[in-house]
Amino acid sequence: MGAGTRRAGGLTFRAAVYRLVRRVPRGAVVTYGQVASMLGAPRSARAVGGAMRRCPDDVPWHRVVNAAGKISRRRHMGSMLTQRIRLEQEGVPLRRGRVRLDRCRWEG
DNA sequence: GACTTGACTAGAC
DNA sequence: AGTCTAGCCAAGT
Repeated sequence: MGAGTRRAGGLTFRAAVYRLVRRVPRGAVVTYGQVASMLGAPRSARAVGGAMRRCPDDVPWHRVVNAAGKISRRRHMGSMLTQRIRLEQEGVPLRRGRVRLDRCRWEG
């Protein structure tokens, strides 16, 4: 399937996304578009979301939010709640359901 | 290999 | 502040 899609690095885009997100430290967050840009594909933010949709358990997916600092909508509402709880447990301040990207963004 | 899907985003009202 | 739209592109069928 499309899983065979490869890039120069020899990794699927998804694998590259997981590898990068695993480096995001506790208490920090990144945006989908930011991850895409850091991987050299600034217009693949949506693909990053697609990768996060099915990710290994060792990937801190809760540290990825959208460009507005909000938790993106998805099929299973439960994971949205889990994401908010995990972020709060890590000390990420949420103001009116939003993360302050100017304070918590991980620049890599 | 074509068609669809979506945890996106920037811009326009 | 919010809502809508078009463009985006990897992954899934």
